Amino acid sequence: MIKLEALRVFVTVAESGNIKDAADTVGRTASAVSMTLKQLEDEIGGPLFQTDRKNSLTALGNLMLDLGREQIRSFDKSIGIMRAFAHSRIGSLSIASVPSVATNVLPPILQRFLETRPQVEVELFDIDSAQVRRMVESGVADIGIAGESRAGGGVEFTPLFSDRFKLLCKDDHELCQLERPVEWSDLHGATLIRNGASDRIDAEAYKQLSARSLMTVYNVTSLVALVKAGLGLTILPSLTMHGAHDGVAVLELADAAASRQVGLVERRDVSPSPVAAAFRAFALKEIPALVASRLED
Amino acid sequence: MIKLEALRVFVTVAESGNIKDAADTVGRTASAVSMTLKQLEDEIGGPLFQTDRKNSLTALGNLMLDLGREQIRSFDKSIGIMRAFAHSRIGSLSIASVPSVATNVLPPILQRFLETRPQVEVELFDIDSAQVRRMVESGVADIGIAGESRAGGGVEFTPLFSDRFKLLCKDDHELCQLERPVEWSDLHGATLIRNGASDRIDAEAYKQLSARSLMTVYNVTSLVALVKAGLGLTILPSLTMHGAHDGVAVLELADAAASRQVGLVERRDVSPSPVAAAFRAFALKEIPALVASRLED
DNA sequence: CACCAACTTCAATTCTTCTGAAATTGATAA
DNA sequence: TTATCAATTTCAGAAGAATTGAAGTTGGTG
Repeated sequence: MIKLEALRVFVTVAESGNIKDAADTVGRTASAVSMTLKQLEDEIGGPLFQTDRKNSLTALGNLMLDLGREQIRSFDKSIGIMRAFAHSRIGSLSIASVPSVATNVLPPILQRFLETRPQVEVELFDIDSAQVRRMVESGVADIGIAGESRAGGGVEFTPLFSDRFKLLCKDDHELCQLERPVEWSDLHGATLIRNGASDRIDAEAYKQLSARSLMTVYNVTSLVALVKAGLGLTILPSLTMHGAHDGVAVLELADAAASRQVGLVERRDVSPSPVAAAFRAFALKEIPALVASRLED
Repeated sequence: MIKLEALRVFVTVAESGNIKDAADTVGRTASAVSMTLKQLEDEIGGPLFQTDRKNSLTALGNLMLDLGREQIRSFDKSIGIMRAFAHSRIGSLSIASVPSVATNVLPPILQRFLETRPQVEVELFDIDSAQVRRMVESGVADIGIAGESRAGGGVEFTPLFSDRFKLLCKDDHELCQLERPVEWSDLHGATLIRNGASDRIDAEAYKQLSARSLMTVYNVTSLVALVKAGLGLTILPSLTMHGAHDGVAVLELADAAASRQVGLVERRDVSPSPVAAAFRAFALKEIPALVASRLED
């Protein structure tokens, strides 16, 4: 059975024009090289060199030099591709994320992740939690970032960080006079504007407030505008409204349970590509740290 | 260093879906296959299968399966081409031959030579001895068949057969009455038609006859027509006029030295392609035998 | 929960390839 | 032509890699 290694030796000898130099190049003794050549000639069925001074090839030798070089080049390239892929230097990565994370967290994370991976292609979808789960489940996205979901389904949830809900109101609102975190009872009689995220709050007091609310707004920018215009107050995860807004105040909630768990959503039973696995590990390590520093401000 | 053999094992396992069957296929034990796979994963830098039941591949495994299959296919094909070439099953063969051999000898020889070599391409030039030598020397022809030449030059001559000169005359010529081989002296006063081949005869008596000749004809068909028309007689190698002609007689010459040596003409110091080498050996063995049987008739 | 089949691990063995010394070869110069 | 010298080949032993069979794990299934 002819081995690629034997072809490597042959090509080196053909290029050197003698066994001694070729032996040095491949790091073997001349006798080892000589024997390899002999075996190669036996197996291929004919002489490769014109004389035993290896400076001129037979027609068969020329053919083997051409074909051999091509095989070596192609083999090494394939191995290179496999290694690059294994080390997640190439490949594609499709991420589905809720908007708050996609906007406030992912940009610097992705930038650092891709710094050493010039050949990785990334797609980033910002959609709501339910859709994130659907995209991951269907395989359209390799990995998702969303709020925790109840039903298991085909996906698995790994927490990244928890994000407390805060109260958003006009800065001349009477609640701003309170020198302490806001209790649910403080909101008695207030006008609540519901939004997509706040439905996750389990507190009974909140549910009652919510039930009496007449308005639901999904777009954060519109929501802030409405609050600023004095139409009511709203409750949002702090990450969602990151960045100060003139004319509105952000107040702490006393209820520590009023928070959402944000985490990775992955398909169960399907092994991720090396890039996805690497991103998973990177995200798990870096996102909590980044969010912690962001929420300090 | 990753070996092609390891890729073969991997591809077999990926295709079998389990180690046991793959081990049977490649003729190894399951443990050998398992170790090869482990080594491959270490060297490539990632897992190839989702679990240790080898029935589903990781993304990396799929990549390796694709690239690996292609490498194996391509390598085996290259080796096949080299072997076919070495065994002269493919390649090209350019032969330059004097017309008598090209017409009377080469057709059946080539037919048999090519029977087991469907992919060999042959070119056959029929030209005179001097040109044969020139074509071989310049490398245009791989091998030549011609009469022996004096000067060595860049070519080498290997005898194949010797071809006696015979006398060709009208069948009612008075020489036909002789019950013995013709002596040079018998030709005293006869009209000789010279031809391209007969100049090779060294006998002094012939040279004198030749010097007095007024006509030289190179084309054998014309030559025979002239003899038949009674314009004179001529002397030709017997192979040249193989096949009977009505109205002309072929007479033996007493001078045993009146013969030409026909043989192979090859370039010195240049190794022949495998096809050429095979044809050389074949010709050396078959042509003398064929000619002997032809000249018996 | 126990069983079974598939897989992995380990140490011993076998097979391959390599090395270093000696012999051979072929070119070059005397 | 012969002497010389470096390259190559040959050979036997050494080193290294792959393989085996037995024992130990593991994961799925009834």
